[in-house]
Amino acid sequence: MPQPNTYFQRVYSVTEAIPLGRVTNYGAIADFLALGSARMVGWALNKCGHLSIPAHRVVNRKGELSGRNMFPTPFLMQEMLENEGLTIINNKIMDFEAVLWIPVDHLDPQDYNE
DNA sequence: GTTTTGACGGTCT
DNA sequence: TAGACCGCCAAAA
Repeated sequence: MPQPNTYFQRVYSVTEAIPLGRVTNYGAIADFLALGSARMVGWALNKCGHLSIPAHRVVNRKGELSGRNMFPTPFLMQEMLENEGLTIINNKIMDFEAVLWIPVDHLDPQDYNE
């Protein structure tokens, strides 16, 4: 696992580390990378929209698909999550707490922090 | 070089 | 309990 220097590279690494069928929120990633603000995570993912990282597994703290509007088609994000076994109703993840995956609780911050 | 906005979160009122 | 405000850092206009 390489050690990305830029903050968005760190966000990409953590996002790629999200297990299939699990989701995380911006605050968790921000706290994990000590970025200080969840907006940085969202902004970084916005820029990564053209990459192949599972950005659809990152949602806001409410479990809502905030970034669905950013995808080519708003339904694509929901389709992808549903395809992973998640239940999405009204753009919200059902049992969000059950599928919530916090990087700090599974990964070591120092591994992603230089 | 300054201002506004952005896939958010936490705290205050 | 719900709504509003502020903070965080970076990029684009």
